[in-house]
Amino acid sequence: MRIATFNINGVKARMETVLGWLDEAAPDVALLQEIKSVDEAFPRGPFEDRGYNVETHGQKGFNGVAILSKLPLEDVVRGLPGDDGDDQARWIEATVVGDRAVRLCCLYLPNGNPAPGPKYDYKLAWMERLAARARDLLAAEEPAIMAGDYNVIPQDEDAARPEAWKDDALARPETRAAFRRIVNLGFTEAFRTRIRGSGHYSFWDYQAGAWNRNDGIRIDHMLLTPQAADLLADARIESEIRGGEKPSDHVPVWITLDA
DNA sequence: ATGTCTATAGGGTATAGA
Repeated sequence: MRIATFNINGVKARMETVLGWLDEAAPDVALLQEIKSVDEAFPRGPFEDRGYNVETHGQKGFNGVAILSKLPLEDVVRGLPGDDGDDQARWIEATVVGDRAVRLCCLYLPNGNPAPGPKYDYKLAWMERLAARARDLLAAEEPAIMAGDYNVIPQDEDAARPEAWKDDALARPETRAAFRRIVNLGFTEAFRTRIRGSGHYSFWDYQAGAWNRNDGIRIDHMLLTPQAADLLADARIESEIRGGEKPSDHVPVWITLDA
């Protein structure tokens, strides 16, 4: 089973790019972030025409997540538990059953800038709620993945210019510590099981020719429970698409599971 | 060089968010 996570930066503005990508790369599952669409306006038809089941959790204007799957999606849950007052659409999860059942969690973690401030407080609080959901997933002792745009640069090696991000909400020590607390509960960060070292990014700003200068950061991640990590066959970043027509500022991150 | 892009409101061109 080949699973990709992809922050597409607006589904309606990105249809040609995303459909071309699906036709070429043909993931079994695509976890999408920043659909920037309410559920009723999500253009399901072209995805369904390509054989994908579609589950969305959107809101007006920004944020929004979706799961596309060639296999049926079961037990869909929308919203990260832990704060009934949080109306931002940043979490959707569902189970897909191939050779094995895999719980898929698609997340769009808050950016948190400017930091410090209320947006950063929201980011850290959201990460605490994520940790709680993560503990429950581990307790289930089943294959599960939490994948998406974490808006976290885990280490200096994950940025072309780490000094430029030192005080940013994506790289501050509190952010990195909160991310490590989740990973250290017992998750495997898929990409780093396959590729070590600097120079591997998943986001390049639209501004200042960041792509052409390879001035990127690695902020899109896939965290696997031990039972999912047992099934991990490959992990990679598909960076080439960033140089294509009308690209998102993020690129897809992939895993292959023996499931 | 804070240099770009998307969505919204509203009906031109501003603002927010990233």
